[in-house]
Amino acid sequence: MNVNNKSFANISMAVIRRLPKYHRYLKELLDKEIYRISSKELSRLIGFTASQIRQDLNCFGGFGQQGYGYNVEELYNEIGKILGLDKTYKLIIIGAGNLGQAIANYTSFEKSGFELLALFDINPKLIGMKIRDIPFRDVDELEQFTLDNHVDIAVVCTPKEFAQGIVDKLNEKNVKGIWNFAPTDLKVPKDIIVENVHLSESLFTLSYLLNEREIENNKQE
Amino acid sequence: MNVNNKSFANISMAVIRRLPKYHRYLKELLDKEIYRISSKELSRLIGFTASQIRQDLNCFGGFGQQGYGYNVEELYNEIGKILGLDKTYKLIIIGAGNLGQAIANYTSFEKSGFELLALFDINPKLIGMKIRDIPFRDVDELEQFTLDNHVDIAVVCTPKEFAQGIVDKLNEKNVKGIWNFAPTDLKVPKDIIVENVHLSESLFTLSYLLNEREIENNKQE
DNA sequence: TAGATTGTTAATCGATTAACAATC
DNA sequence: TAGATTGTTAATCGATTAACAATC
Repeated sequence: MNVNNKSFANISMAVIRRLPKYHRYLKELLDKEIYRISSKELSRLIGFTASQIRQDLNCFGGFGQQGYGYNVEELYNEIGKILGLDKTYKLIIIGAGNLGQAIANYTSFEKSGFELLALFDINPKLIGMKIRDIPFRDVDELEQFTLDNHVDIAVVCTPKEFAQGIVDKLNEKNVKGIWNFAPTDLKVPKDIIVENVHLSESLFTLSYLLNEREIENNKQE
Repeated sequence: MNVNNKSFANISMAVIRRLPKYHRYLKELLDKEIYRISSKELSRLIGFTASQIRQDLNCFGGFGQQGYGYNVEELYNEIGKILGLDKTYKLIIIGAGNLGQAIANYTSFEKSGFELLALFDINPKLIGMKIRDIPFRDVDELEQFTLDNHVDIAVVCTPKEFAQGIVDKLNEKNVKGIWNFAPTDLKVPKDIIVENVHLSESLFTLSYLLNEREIENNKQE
């Protein structure tokens, strides 16, 4: 259930959020047919310090070999397992506007084991249509759907006004996680995990950084 | 150019990334016609400690008043200024698939001063069409466009294979920042600021957390 | 004035980096 | 074996929290 009998529970979020990046870079190495890498080389690629890379990986087990480095394929697979990408997940998308549809069209998620069951929307024009064989359903059916079906991840792409109301209708026992794109913080039962993608927070951060740079440039003049 | 003559340059990214969240919660308070708040009350709402809130805000100046708290409207406006939301920004979207179009349709960004000039795509079916009066243009025109026009933010929504090539064509002098949705790390001249939204990293983090919870639950059995 | 709450310094906590013995 | 590089401990750095004097 876990790697090398180590529990995952004490891993800090800082480490966890670096794992997908390791995974991505290791995939790129594999695609380039590079099968061996040292923490030092990986550091140069990915931008973390070699020390941090070794620390991070050692949270989950000793994947490397002294004097040699890491086997890229093995490390890629192990990190995949740590991320749970060896499992499959049932998804539903709630709010099938452009953003919901964009996510529905990402076949790369499907390749990683994220299987989309349905898209829910209030727009009657959409109901009955399909994206890649996945049906659009009426949001009125949502409550019953999560009573009848196990859903690992509900992807919330509704306007912020509706997000909380929608989430309250999800069956707590059948829905394990929420991937939230609505610009609001959702209140959920403690067993449901929420991962937020707050686009405006990202854009405003960029705006801040552009402004900070501006200030610096003006100083130098 | 900066608030209270303090430079912004030494503010940590941890603080910066919390600013948009303060901004959002203060807006909600204003909408509820709450005009005064203490760090303690704000802490209960937003989930940061009162101490952290006071520390964060003091990076930029003393916005509060002892014994009273903070004036919500004033604080909202000041944080808006700090984030650069009192300015306007010219945007272009590169890659006008579902995701690019989703962003183009977010009128809330426009309300915050982010003005979309054009969407660029390779799909000939799109070229010449419009979203909210904003034209789709051929990506072949991109290079010339950024030579002729000042662009504050280029939003990259292309598949990852094309992202770096596209970015290399942007005129360094006229493009200040990149909001990158392509699942890759872009190499850019040092004057250009990149803010990444890596959706798959977010989804994989959620996957990890679901899995971690699973492990914990199994232990307790 | 008395109570409340900030601004700010000091203490603590956690994350990152450095160093090096272990070992392939 | 000698060289390379990990795994891991210790040192450093930075961020968060606690505490409290200042003051509205």
